[in-house]
Amino acid sequence: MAAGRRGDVHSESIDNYLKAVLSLGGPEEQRVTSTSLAERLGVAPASVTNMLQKLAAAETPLVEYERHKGVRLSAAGRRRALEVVRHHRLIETFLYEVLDYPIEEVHEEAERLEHFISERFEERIAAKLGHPKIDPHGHSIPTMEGEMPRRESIVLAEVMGVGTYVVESVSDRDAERLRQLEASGITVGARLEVRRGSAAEGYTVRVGRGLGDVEVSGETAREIRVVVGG
Amino acid sequence: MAAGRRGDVHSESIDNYLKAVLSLGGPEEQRVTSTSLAERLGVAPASVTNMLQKLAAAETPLVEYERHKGVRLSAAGRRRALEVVRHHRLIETFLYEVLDYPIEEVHEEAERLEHFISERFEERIAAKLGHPKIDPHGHSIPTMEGEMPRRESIVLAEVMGVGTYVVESVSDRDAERLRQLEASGITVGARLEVRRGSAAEGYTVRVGRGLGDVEVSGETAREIRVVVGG
DNA sequence: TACCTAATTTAGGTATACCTAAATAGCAAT
DNA sequence: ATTGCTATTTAGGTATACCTAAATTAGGTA
Repeated sequence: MAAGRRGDVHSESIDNYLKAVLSLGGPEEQRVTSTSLAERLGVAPASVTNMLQKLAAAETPLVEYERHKGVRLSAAGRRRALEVVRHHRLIETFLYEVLDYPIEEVHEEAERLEHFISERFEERIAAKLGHPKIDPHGHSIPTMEGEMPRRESIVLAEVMGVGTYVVESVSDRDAERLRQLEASGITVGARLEVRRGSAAEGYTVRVGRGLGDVEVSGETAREIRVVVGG
Repeated sequence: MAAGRRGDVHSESIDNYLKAVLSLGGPEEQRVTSTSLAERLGVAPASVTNMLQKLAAAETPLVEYERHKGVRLSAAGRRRALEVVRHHRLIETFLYEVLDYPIEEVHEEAERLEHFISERFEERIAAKLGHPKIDPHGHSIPTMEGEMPRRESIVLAEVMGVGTYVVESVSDRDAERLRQLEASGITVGARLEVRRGSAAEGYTVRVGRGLGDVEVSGETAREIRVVVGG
């Protein structure tokens, strides 16, 4: 046994399911399918079904589940998911600011530690960092009360014409991609002049005040959020 | 599945078995019985037997096990155990020095995190702390190479007559005890004047330059190491 | 030496979180 | 309304790490 008595469910694995539901549900918290969860989590769809049923049947259900209709988070599930995301982003910020990690390494370490730090640890690093609102990748850090401030920005892949944008955030999921973006100057706060492109063909952008043009694939463009202007 | 393929064994649980064997074996690395391990780890003796057999049968055995004769660490087992102890003590030092934890809280947090930090994390906090040799409880921190510097000191419970001693280390296992010792001034580096006592009856000591006498139970005296003089 | 007791091990079970393969349900197009 | 495909679920298994209860073994004592 490891998770405690029924209803008091908590484990690394469960945390990851909740985070995945949160993230795949998007800002409108739409229902999320087993298949997309399976893909995101790297497990078989059958495993997802099983886990969802358990999460829904817990004394304090963490998800609302209906056969064949996907899931969404319950209030308790959302609370936990946001807590874990807060942990993750605070840890990333801490590793970057205090321990001088290279930016592309913070995600992996945070991904492991986020499940195991105490309230006290969370509170202490937050204090040490001056209660930051944004992590090193430009993502907002949920508050202690479990609110995640929304920010209006668009995915670069949705940009249609030419124009100037400022990078709001860059996904941390792929370290290699991060390293390349870093190398071409596409980092949080950078100014991007989109020269031409589309989601299908990729983009040509000029970064800052021009070290030449940079090619951004459509796939990569989906991992970058920008705000208009600059 | 969680531990990886046979021989590549690693888990929180295994770490704890190895640490327990290291600590119960003492500096001479004597064989350790299943019963004492069971007691230390808070599991049934049968569970210990099972785990020891697995650890001994792994592709890279972590313990040397002989039925009915207890176990000792193999070279690989000792390496891992010392790595975890190094993690533990570096984390404690870090929490105390950098995150201003109260001393009696560092152990619990370190006990959880020690299993999950990366080489990089270990290296970064060590650097931040100036490669400390001693943790906040006075225990030596194993080196990166897996050496644990021995220090000559005796357990307070072995002190026979009166005399003056300096506190070398205090066990961190029991937070409540630590708090009490802290309160009566029995902390690392403190001077103890032993007035009378024995392991059986407990000790009466004067701390620093006398805020009155303090009673130390025999049990507590087993958790304090001292060096002669002062 | 035969016995006894305590320590240890074996045997058989539980829960978690995963898997594969087989069944079923939803839904769109004929 | 039937077909057919895909998504999803059910059924049955694996490994880990624990448990209890029932052997067994070691080692001292009569």
